[in-house]
Amino acid sequence: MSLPVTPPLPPLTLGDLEMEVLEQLWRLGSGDVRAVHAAQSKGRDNHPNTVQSALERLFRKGLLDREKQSHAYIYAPRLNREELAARLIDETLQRVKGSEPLPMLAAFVDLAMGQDPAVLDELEQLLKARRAGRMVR
Amino acid sequence: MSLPVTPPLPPLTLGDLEMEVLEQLWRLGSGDVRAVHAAQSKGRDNHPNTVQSALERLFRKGLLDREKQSHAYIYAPRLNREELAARLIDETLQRVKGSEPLPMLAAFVDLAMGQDPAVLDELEQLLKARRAGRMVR
DNA sequence: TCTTAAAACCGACCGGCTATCGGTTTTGTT
DNA sequence: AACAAAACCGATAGCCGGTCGGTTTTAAGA
Repeated sequence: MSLPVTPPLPPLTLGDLEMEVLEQLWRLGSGDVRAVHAAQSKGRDNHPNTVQSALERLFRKGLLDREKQSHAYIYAPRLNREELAARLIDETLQRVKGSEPLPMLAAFVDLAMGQDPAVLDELEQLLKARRAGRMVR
Repeated sequence: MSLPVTPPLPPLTLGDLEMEVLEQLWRLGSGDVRAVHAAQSKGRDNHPNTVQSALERLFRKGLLDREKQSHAYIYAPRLNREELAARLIDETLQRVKGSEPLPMLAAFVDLAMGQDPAVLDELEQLLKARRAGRMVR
């Protein structure tokens, strides 16, 4: 039998501008080129077409929806921050496949802890919740 | 007071060959160009110099140690699989900054760890150890 | 309906990065 | 000193993101 394997999508990579644009759309909820361009022109003085390109790329990458409203396309994110992060992480794990979960978590906790020791507490909370969830379930 | 922030390193990206080479080094423990080239030439028939370039790049990226043994450099990974995975994920999260760590970790525990309840216990052990470490230090 | 202005669309260029090798120089060993 | 192995030095090809200028489409108003 053949397993219904997800066809290996090209790994999702995002440039700096693309990330900024996404950021704006998360903030705005949705918007056309003008809106996004206006929103992010602080510190970055791009040509509107540059923003357009980024939006177009993000759309082709499946990260944005768009719908034409008279003249202009209105773009909106298909994923929120956490969903995007999750997907990127998943792809990373695919690439470094074979890593054992626990040691990986250990290493990650060490890294994260270096930046913010409070992570330990959060993790502990999380564990509690998961345990409780298991009970209920 | 100013926190000792790690200077924003260029984001660590790895090409396919670099990944394969790393894979081989994880398998071998260490090796020179010949060894790595020999090890991975199944399905890939690269010029040894190509492998050399990849090793060189990985070295410059800080992912490999090397030490000259008479003629040749002997390369060895500085990070194991899990540590690399953790670092890549950490960088991903940096990039999608603003995403709350907690939901991310939750996704980890749920998805990456899968359904093995024992992992929760192990994770708890891990947390204890880390906390203790912080105490001592 | 004809005009006009806005927006999409097309195509070009640049810089950076990986993958790939050929050729030259260095260097350890015999 | 001679030789062979390995490092080192470019050079090239592709791909991708960022950046725009120029052309075409299109919606709306005179």
